[in-house]
Amino acid sequence: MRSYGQYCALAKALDVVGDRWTLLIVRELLLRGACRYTDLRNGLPGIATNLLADRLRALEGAGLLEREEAPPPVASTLFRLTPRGEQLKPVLNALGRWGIPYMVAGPDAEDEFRNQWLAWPAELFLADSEPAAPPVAIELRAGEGPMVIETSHGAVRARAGSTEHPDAVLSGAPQVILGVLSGELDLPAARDLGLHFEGDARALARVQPPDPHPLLAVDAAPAGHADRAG
Amino acid sequence: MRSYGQYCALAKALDVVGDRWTLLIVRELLLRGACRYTDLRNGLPGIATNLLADRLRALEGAGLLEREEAPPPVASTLFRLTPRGEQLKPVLNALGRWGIPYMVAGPDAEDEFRNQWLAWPAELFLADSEPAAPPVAIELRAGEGPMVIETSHGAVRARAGSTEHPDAVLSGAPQVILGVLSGELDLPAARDLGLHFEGDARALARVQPPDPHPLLAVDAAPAGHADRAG
DNA sequence: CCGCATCCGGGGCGATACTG
DNA sequence: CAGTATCGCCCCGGATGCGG
Repeated sequence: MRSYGQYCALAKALDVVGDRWTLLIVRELLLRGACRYTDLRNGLPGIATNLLADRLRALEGAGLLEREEAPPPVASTLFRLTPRGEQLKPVLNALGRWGIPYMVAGPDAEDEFRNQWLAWPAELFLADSEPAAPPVAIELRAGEGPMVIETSHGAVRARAGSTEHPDAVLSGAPQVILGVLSGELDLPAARDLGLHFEGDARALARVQPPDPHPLLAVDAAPAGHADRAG
Repeated sequence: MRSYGQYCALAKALDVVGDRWTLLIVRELLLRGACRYTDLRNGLPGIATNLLADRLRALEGAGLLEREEAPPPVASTLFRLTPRGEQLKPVLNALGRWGIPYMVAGPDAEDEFRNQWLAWPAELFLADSEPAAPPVAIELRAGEGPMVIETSHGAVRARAGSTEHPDAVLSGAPQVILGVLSGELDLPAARDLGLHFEGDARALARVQPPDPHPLLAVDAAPAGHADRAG
């Protein structure tokens, strides 16, 4: 991208990752780890293939990404973030958290969805209320592939993928699952909205916030004024 | 900007603030508070005036910015961030912190500089080692207008502007001041690089980091694993 | 001066087609 | 599977004009 020409940390950062699609590529690589070109395309619906190739080259040139030729069983090129690229995680966390209010109204008519994109809401809203108890795993099925929420030492982690024996499984529309994760919907209400729930409700209750999260309204003022947006 | 069309918190955030120049406008408003159109132009060297007007409209439409007609003594339009806009501060902090390594090499030949842009390095590197002692103020003069670093209750704050009786004043090239703030340069070494220092050296030593900050190299690999979200 | 609007050239972007 | 190639369009950048 064209440089801003400013000797400023923020401007220099945007010189590197300010291009369209760039941070979303980093998102995919952070959420899913090393990816093939096709995996990236699938996780980035709407991107033009030449742009993806351009961005990957640029990210590689900036030292945020490495290309790795996988051995014969895979026989494919893998793209993986370098440590410098992984250092963008706090940036994406901050931006993702800031963007959560825009998800409350639900997806636009033509919005695409991938399950792993629930990672930020999950890690933001959830907390392990019983850190000493055995860890639990909850599987989410809102899009195509599954996502897993796991407790570990009191923290709650979200990752793309599946797990062997989940303590609970939630299936349904993304915004309904979002409502459950944020605590705005209890299980019966979510069932009325089409949620399918299997497993141990206590596993879910263990990680759910005790009160609805206050960040969910776009016009929420920090002074504590919390009204619903839709 | 054109929407990414993805039901994802990060993508939704970038739909709002992903446009070129947008986050830099937010930067200026965060660093300097309410600004006139001309102040913004001056703090955003390189922006085309029509783009600034476009972005201000978009930010206003998105509820991140408000227009305020100042009474006759000023008789001008002031642009001010709304609370929602101010909530972007953690995002800019994360991005600015990530971008600091790119400043180590010094400005490119054609880079513009404004003093207030040192705010992120200052707040990142500095800490008050004597929180109980009376507060100190250090003035930086690297660009056009001055900037002040102040201790308050153990925290270190940076803001654009001046102060009545600074405990110390640093004047010099931006990257030299950056070296002093990060602890990589001591005063004699900085003087050799053109730094002009007046006042109490203990005031500076009080806020300087004891050791050079480890984040200053672009290729710095984190020793263990990525750091936690901020 | 301040806060834009208009015009215009160039390039980044988006969509599709094609290839080793 | 991992990209090129191509083409239109619209965003961006730079200059200028203009009403309050």
